[in-house]
Amino acid sequence: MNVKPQATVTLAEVAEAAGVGESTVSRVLRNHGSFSQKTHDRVMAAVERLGYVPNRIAGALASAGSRLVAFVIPSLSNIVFPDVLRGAGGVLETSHYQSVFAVTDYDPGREEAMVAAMLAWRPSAVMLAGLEHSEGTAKMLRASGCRVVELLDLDGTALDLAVGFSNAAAARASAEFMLRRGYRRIGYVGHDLVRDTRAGKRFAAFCAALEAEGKPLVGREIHAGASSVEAGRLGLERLLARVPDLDAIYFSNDDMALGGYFHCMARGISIPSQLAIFGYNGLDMARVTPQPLSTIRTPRVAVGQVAAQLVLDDAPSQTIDLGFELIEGETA
Amino acid sequence: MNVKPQATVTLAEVAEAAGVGESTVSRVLRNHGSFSQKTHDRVMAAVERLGYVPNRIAGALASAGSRLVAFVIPSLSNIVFPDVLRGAGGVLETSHYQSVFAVTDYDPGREEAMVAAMLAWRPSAVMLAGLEHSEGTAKMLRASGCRVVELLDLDGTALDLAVGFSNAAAARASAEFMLRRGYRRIGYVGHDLVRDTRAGKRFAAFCAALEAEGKPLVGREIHAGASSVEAGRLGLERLLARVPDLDAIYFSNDDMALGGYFHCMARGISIPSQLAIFGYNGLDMARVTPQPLSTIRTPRVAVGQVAAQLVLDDAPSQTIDLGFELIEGETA
DNA sequence: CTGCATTTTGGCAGCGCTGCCAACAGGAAT
DNA sequence: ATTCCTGTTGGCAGCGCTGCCAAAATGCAG
Repeated sequence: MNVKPQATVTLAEVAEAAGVGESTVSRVLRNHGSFSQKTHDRVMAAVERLGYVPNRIAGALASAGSRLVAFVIPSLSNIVFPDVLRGAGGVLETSHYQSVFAVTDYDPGREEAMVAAMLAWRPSAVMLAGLEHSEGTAKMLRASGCRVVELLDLDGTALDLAVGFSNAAAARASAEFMLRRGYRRIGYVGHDLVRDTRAGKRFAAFCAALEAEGKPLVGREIHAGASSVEAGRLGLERLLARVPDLDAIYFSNDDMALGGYFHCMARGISIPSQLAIFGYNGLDMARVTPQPLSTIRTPRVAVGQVAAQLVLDDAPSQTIDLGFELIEGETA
Repeated sequence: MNVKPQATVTLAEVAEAAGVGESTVSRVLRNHGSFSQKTHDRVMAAVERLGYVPNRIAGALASAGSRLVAFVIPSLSNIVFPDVLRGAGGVLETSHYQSVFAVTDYDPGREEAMVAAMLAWRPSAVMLAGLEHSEGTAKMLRASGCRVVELLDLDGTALDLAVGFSNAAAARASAEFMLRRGYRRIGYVGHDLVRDTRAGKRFAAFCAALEAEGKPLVGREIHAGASSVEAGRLGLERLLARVPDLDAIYFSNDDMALGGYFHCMARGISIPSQLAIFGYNGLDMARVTPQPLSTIRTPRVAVGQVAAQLVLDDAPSQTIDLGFELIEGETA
């Protein structure tokens, strides 16, 4: 009942209140080592009575293990990353790991700064999006000795662990699907693909696959900023103004594709007979539109889960391909 | 060039390498206190050469200031919370604060556990969603001595700082708008409003406002789980099956409303002449649908920004109302 | 009871950094 | 030259906890 007014309670105070040694309190609280039931009860009673909250900062310093996992992600607006965080968070939580994050806005320079800042917390692992990082980032990461997990991309070389799928393969599958459906005048509407390297890889692989079949991309419209539904809508409008006779559009992701879908609805362009639409990501929302979107479903939550589990298991360096699924939908 | 192979570099090693005292290195690195330019250069050179990364765990312990801000949020699937994180993260970053987060799934018991876990890191502030917390959560928070910011709800009593808007007022504004537009047989499609207390408050205030005008709610359909586009679509379908002659629907949020919107499109129900739709949140996407959604725009990113700024400024306890904006849209 | 194997327990030295304080080094003023 | 003052610098005691080790308590067979 009588909680100390201000001063933060320390383990030493709990020990004194319980009439035992500090290390005994520590053992009981971490349920590590051996102690009698009687001691356990006395300690817990004191903890309860004083309202003791362990100081993990001190604990981490003493044991050189922070149980912190750092996420350095490009964005929180793109649902992909919250999904990954969600998957990983669920797994980490059960082992009493905490998640720290920082957002890079797709900027390698900022990524480097954020990684440095995170490393200062001596995390158990750092999770990053993609395989492309600055020289400095890679160097710091290697020197840090902590686990590194690169997510959502397998088209390249990983530093340590990598969990994801091949963006290039997904794009090729999309291209083959669209050609198989008979589309011949295919356009692309995308967003900044220099900064979003995964979108860039998809675009490159998609174009290559079309060319391999002798049906090169007919037109493209690239929005300078981040992907969004609005950018997709505007992008399609602009592209159609320039190149009206397209029969299908490959979008850089589902957000963009939804924008295109809405544009067609607003303009009375019938899908897919007049214009087919194909996306990427497999957002939940895109399954519920009047016509389900044709797209690639990526296992984003699973990527987070598997990544977290690998870290918990202290697995050896490896690359895990979680694949993707082509959703035929009704828009292409 | 020659980075030590494994062992983590400490400040003491940097001090020795630079030929200065430890406290001097500390002062230079934190740019705090005075030192000569020459010393500064020598220290920075040593830092560079050894690849030193400060250990903030040790720093936090020694200075009793973690510069960590803890977010305990209900969900990452609902874009509302990533938006808040984004706003706060942007502001915190400039002051070298780090964000830690945990997800409660709208469960007060889990919230309590997560708050306890976060408090163990001695954060500078804890940010929570809403004003409803368990007895234990409130007690811990008060005893912790750290700043507490309750977000996105002002209808109740705050523990310390509160930043948001009144959900009740937003719901009343929605009701009045719908009545003014002439809708008379209004239904509600929502999600779990016991766990999502803010949605619950909106629902209650909305019903009260309708009743005050003698036009009580005609029907309701409540999905047991979290909000989603799919739940909105199914909810509307079910509600219309039971109560076909509605002329407008108030949805618990924009995700649900989009689901309803898609249902109408799929069934050829014309909006708003046959059925009007009104949402809540003002998602970007909802502005780009063929008809922009009628809804309430909430300043989610600003909530995060202001909350973070208050913490940085060590502002006195207060409540800040950031208001909301009614978007007339074309669906109601 | 004794001796020995276990189980419990407490003491204490750090973990790497910061805060405080005393100690200096140069000038400028006297 | 002496005194002061301002600007720099190093030493060292913790911050609160964990890991290690030795000491104490307990159990049990002989």
